[in-house]
Amino acid sequence: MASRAPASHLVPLFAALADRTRLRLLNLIAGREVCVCYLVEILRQGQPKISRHLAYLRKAGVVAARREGKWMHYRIERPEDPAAASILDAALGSLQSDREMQSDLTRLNRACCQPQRFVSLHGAPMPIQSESTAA
Amino acid sequence: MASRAPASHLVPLFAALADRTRLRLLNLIAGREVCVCYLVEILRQGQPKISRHLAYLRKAGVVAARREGKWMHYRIERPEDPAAASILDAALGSLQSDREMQSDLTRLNRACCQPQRFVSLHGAPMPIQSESTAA
DNA sequence: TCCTCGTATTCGTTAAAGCGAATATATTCC
DNA sequence: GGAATATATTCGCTTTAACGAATACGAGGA
Repeated sequence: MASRAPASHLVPLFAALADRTRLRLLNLIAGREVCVCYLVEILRQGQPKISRHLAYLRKAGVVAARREGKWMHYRIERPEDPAAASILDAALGSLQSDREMQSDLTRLNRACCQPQRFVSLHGAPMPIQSESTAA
Repeated sequence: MASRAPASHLVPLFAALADRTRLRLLNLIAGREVCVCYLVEILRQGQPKISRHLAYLRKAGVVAARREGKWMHYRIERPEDPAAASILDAALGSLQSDREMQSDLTRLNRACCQPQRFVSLHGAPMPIQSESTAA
């Protein structure tokens, strides 16, 4: 019955989710740690745009980044606040019924199997499945 | 495994939730059908502002309105899309841990008991509890 | 019919988001 | 150290959201 978390925190979270590109990014890195170069390749959008949206998600506290040499890997970061975490879970779950999200994942898996087919992915580190292996 | 709902629908939903005033409105009408005049009174904000945000929520498909004479009553409308519905549920549930949301509900209950104390509420119809009576 | 009251919408302004292009930063390789 | 690569940030612009003030609409009462 207590009252801790100001739902002010929820507004930036919802704002972070209120963009199709960001939802596609979250969908791609859900259950996986993915290099930025893959995200640029799969979404077929400009690199600065992808990078800006990733920074937005990072500031909103829903993704975390890890550097590996020249490459940056992004992964989902569950907020400590259980309210925010439940909303993020509901959001990620809802993406699975979307056609474009599904095809994004298909293209990601295909790119992982044959990265040599993508000029921009030569030598790029492959995505790494997280503990919960989402399809 | 099929793919129906375009998550494009989710973007307007998240946008609708990405505003503190709208979250406060949703919190007040969750489990209740509330007259606009109460919402203006509780939130202590300008009436056009409240009305605009209610219209925003209506277009996003999360609230519905009912006219009763001069008064308009708003209530939560669960989206048909189960993905959207689950997100809305998570959002509404998350509001309960917020201090201001709690005090808004307290003020609403107080106003319901003694509407004559509020000049702007003379003769206004009282909120009506929905089937699921939230505290 | 006119007046009042509750609510919705429009108008003009201001703040913020999203974008591509250009540039900066960080790391590796030579 | 200098070139090359992966990513991040800045800049200028366009679009969109939010707001208060004013106005329009719709229903009820005189």
